[in-house]
Order: sequence, then structure tokens, then C-alpha cells
Amino acid sequence: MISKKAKYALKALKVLTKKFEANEPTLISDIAVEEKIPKKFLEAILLELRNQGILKSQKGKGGGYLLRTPPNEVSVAKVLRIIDGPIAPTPCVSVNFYGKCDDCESEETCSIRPIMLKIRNASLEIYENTSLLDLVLKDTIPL
Amino acid sequence: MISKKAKYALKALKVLTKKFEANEPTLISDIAVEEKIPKKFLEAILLELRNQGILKSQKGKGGGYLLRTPPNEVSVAKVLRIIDGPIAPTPCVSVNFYGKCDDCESEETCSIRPIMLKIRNASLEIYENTSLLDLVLKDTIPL
DNA sequence: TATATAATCTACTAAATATATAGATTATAT
DNA sequence: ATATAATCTATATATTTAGTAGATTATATA
Repeated sequence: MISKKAKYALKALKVLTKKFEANEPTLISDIAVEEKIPKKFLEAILLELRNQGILKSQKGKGGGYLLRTPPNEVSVAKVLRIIDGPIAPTPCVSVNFYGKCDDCESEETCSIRPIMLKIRNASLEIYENTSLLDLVLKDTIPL
Repeated sequence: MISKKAKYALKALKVLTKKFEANEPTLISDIAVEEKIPKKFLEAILLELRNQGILKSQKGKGGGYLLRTPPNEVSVAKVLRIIDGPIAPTPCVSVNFYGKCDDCESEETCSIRPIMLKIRNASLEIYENTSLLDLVLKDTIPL
């Protein structure tokens, strides 16, 4: 299961994707109301996405948040990694968060690693190849 | 990420799969030692697998645990659902644990549901079609 | 029938993670 | 100067994860 935080992030990014062409900052409060996300929680999420290079922000009157790059260039995988961490089902098959499973002797002989590798590959194939734009343009089937 | 508990469960089941033909009960303590799983924790796991019909047990001397059915008939999906619950990334796309996402208005218009559906389908395809026997016979590529 | 064995049941505990909330501070446009 | 809106700091609470301790029950066998 992905976290509620990750869903909030994707929903907020969906709003910013729709407004990307306008090139005008959107208020945290507007997104919070529109997507029914607790405002303070959303603040933290957007800040994290900004610090990780997905968004840019502007303080003061007329300020708000904007996508830093075109929405077709931002994959769902990138967003999920920022908010939830690893996409892989085990540390030993993770691309971006690799780590030795602390309960495992050897990766070569591990009997559950191969299936986890398959799951990781299948998930990445989807998450990496779906962009924020794809989420909004649901009819345009990606892949 | 799947839980350590789920990995422990799969590893324990791997041991019982290897011993399935012998048809002799295996001690919790033997599995615990062999797979380096905290014994008391493993007790709870095996009990749960037994209560859900994956294992059968025998008390007293000569007792222990055995697979209830041949290992090729037990899917990894079944085990994961017992230990970790839903395989799907969101409640709204879960087959066995369906539920309305509490932060969602409408499933029809939700922009993140389609990709979650894809992820669920891809994961199930793998987890449902991999059996305990497949885990042990790693060279025999399933699917 | 007594005994050792091995699973089962009941009840905790500690640490981490998820999901927030409150209030002060800083930057900016007007 | 002022209002605005993001940013920072500090908690708070609930749930989940991972585990431990000890008593109880069922069973084979001597």
C-alpha cells in the first residue's frame, strides 16, 4: 500500500499539472481545499517536493507553487520515491534504495529474491513510464 | 515493501516445502534456527498460517508443522495476503481487501486509480502465479 | 499413569512510522 | 508599512511492526 501522503502528493501535483500552461503560482490553501487535504500536512508535502526539485515556490502576495518542469517529464516513480521511499518490495532488489536485507544471509541463494526482483521490474516499468501528464490525460493510454 | 514477518513466513514455508515429501512434522525451533527467525515471533506466524489453512500442526513429542497441501498449490499471493494483507497499492483497487479510499471522492474520476490498477494487475500476475514450489525450484522459471 | 515434549494462548513492551496540528518566522509584492 | 503566503520548529497521537515472557494444553511414550 502506498501512503496517504503519497496520494496527497500525486493529487496536489495533478492540480499543478492542470495549471501548468497558465504559469501562475497556485496557493497551498487552494490545493488543500480542492483536493480535501489537511493544509498543514500538504505544506510539508509540497515543501519536500520543492526541495527535491519537482516544484518551485514563490513567497508573498501572488505567490504559491508551480511545477519546475513540464508534467510529462515527471514520473510517478520519482514522486513515490520522494514521499514513500523504495518502490521495490525488499531492500535487496531496490534500484534507488538498495540495502542488504538484515535478515538475509546471501542474495545469491535467497529463495524469495527472484520473485521480488520480478515484482520490482514490473512495478518500475509502470511507475517510471507514467508521468504526471499521463495521470491527468487518463484517456491517453501510456506505454 | 513487504514486512519482515512476510519474509519470515515465506522462508519458513520454504523449509516446509523442502520437507514436504518426507511427510514428517518439522519443529518450530528447527525452522527458527535454520532461518534465523526469532522463535516466539515465528510461533505466531506459523499459527496464523495454520489458522488460515496453509499449515497443519501436531502437538507433543514427534509433533511440529507440515504443509496442508502440496507446495505447488500454495501461491505467494495467498501467503502475503495472510501476513501483510492487501497486495494492491490502494484499497480501491484491491481484489481481496476492497474498500473505498477514505480520501477519495469518486473512483470513476480519480486520476491515480488507473495506474494503481495497473500496478495491482502486474503484481497479482506474478504473486498469484508463483507457488512455494517455484520459490524452491528457482531454476524452473514460472510463467 | 507420569513425564517430557511441543504447540497454543494470553498478555505485554519498545521502537518506528503515519498522520497530522500549532505557532512563530521569513520573504515578497504592492 | 502592510498584508500575504511560504517556511521553519516543535509537538501530538494512533497505528503498525517486531518482538518477549510465561502459563496452558495436547500428545506420544516409557
